Amino acid sequence: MGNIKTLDLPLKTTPATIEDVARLAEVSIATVSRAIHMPEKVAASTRQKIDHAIAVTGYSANAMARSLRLGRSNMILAIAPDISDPNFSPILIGLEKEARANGLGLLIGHTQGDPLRGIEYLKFMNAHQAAGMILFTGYVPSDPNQPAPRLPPSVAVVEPMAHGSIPFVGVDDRLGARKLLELLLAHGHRRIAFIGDSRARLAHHRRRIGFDEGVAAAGLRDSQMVLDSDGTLEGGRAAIERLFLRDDLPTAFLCVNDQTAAGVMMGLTARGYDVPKDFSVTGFDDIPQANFLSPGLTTIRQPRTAIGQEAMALLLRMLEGEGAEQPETLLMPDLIVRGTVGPPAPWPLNRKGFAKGS
Amino acid sequence: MGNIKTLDLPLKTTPATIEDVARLAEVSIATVSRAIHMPEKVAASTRQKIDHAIAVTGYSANAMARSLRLGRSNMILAIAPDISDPNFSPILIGLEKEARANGLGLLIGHTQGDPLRGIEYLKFMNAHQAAGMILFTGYVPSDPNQPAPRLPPSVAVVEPMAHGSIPFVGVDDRLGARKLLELLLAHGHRRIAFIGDSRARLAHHRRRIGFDEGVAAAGLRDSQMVLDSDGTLEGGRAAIERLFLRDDLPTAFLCVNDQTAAGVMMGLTARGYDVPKDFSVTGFDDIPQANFLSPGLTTIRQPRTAIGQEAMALLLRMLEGEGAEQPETLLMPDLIVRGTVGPPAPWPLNRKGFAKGS
DNA sequence: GACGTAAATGTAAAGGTTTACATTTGCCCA
DNA sequence: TGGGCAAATGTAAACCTTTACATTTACGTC
Repeated sequence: MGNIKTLDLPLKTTPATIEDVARLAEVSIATVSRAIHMPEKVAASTRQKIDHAIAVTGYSANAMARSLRLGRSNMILAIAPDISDPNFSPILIGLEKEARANGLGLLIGHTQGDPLRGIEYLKFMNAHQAAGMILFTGYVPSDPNQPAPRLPPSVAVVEPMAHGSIPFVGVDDRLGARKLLELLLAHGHRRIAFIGDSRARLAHHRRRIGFDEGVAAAGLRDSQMVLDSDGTLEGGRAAIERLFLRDDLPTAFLCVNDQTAAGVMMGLTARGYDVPKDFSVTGFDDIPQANFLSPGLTTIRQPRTAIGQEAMALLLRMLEGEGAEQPETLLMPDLIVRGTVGPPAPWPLNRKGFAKGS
Repeated sequence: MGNIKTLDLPLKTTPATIEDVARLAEVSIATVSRAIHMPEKVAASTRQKIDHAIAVTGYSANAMARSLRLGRSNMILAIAPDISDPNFSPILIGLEKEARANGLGLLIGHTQGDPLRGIEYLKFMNAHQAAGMILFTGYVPSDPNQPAPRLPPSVAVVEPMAHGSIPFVGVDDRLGARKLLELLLAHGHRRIAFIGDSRARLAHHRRRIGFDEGVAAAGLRDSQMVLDSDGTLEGGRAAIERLFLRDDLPTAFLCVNDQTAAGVMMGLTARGYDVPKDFSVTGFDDIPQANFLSPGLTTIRQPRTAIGQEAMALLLRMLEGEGAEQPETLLMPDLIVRGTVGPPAPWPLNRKGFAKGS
């Protein structure tokens, strides 16, 4: 009889079910299930028969049936405003890697920065009973017309949550900014401008705080400068244009991110200045483009893949039932020194494109 | 009675099921299911009651149960060697967008170029009964120890399949290379080198073919030149080093991709040459970094998001039962002219770092 | 040798949906 | 008014798994 079963298996065209395995191993399906999930509960000899049957049939459990029964899928939903953002995609890799290693799948959601699309995903997540969520957005999407849905365990990355108690995994922004400032100070800079909008994003706000702290610690409160900029390349360039309408120029620019720094560099180059001879510039993030600027941008590298893995590992622990042991996990920022920082130019600088300042 | 049901609904903590809806609408669950999937089969008045009940309960079908019953999930699995590759991530966006618009989810798999990991995903896909697959890898992962699994409908992007009949959606590589060559010819170049390895990747091979065709059409068969390079920045730089050991230099470099072009530019700059004064350089792909080089890289832009959307749309059509109407969908490449192409330098060039050539 | 106990295994229900088939309803026409 | 037919709806099975509970088996002890 066993023989017959072994023989007619290749005829089957649909994937093997637990029943096929049970039949072949001559046990009940319950025992097969147990052999898989609680091996210590089944006799060694039986286990062996079952293992063999599994190998022969190529059985792997139907995840849908399993999820249905368990009331929870093995999918983690990652919601990001822009998956192609070079800051995000390596995090996705880290997330995916860690998830896979634990038999979970990573489902991606892309909101394009549109909170409405977030609501869609909420529905989707609900329907799919995602086991957990990773949020890149800094807020929980919610539909005002519906009662708040129960969220699965969630972890925030990149941008800490504005409200609520969702744990955050990311780089230590404050410390990163501090490191950059120290570098500029070490080179002798005293008039340093921070370029960025510290209100829009909490992560950027923290960079600003690091800057402020460093400035205060060095006793330079009066000579600091802050220029608003929206965090884009264009914004960086525009900030430079506005700056040169003024008289008091800094000798260095600490930019809230690399895009801004690139814009600043382009703005300065366009005016005929040289970086780092005339001005020093620093970025933040170490996006892949940073190394393609000339000179290469001195910046802070985010340990992106590590952030992803760490975040997923934390989520996994939360799924095991342990609460998040700490609200924030801050990873060490790496200072990447390339070519955009040098000693300050002698003051007053020979202004180009404008009459010389007083 | 209807009242009572409306009232006790808010007490429920688990998501509403089809049964909740049916009870509230005072119909059977079969009718609810029909109202959703084949609305024309249910009376307008009933439909209305049901719609109302759905709205009240906030019902959305349990995707797990649905998939189990249907024997197929509403997940599309995308397998890419590297999700963070700037060439890939915008395609992912396109894929995701189109998938979402049709109620499907995008599951991502990251092989890190390791074929073994592909096998894992095959298993995963099997267990999750993915409705379809998108392959970035150019081959179907397979486990030699297992009988070939039945693949769901699949579409290849980025890299055409080496064997088999999986339809491909991508840019017209041949035409792109041709356009670049025409541009160089129009600037007066006659000695043009192709840099890249045309064997490793089929897409690269096609670029090479476009190059060869253009060269032949211009009657320049003898003066062409091909330098092997592995498609990385380092490879591009190395190719330049090797080149300068020889006597006969080209005046322009048609690089198989942007990374190679960046390497070439860095190699040339390191030797003291100026691009485009001494040499012209072109890339392919228009990765985000291309615009950060100085001068900006003249290259071919891949319509990446469109590729993703088109690929998913095709897959969706295949899921509807229509076979792939054509094996290849080639999207138009865009020529992006920046600053790395100019007229050829007078020959012989004053060699730097080496004795002048004969 | 019988009994008690623990270990191993089996039985059956439940999870939410879709759909073939069965039943009811409503309507038209003779 | 009743018979026939189409439209609308209902009933119940199936998809595959996990697990509480029930049953069998094995073994040690008196």
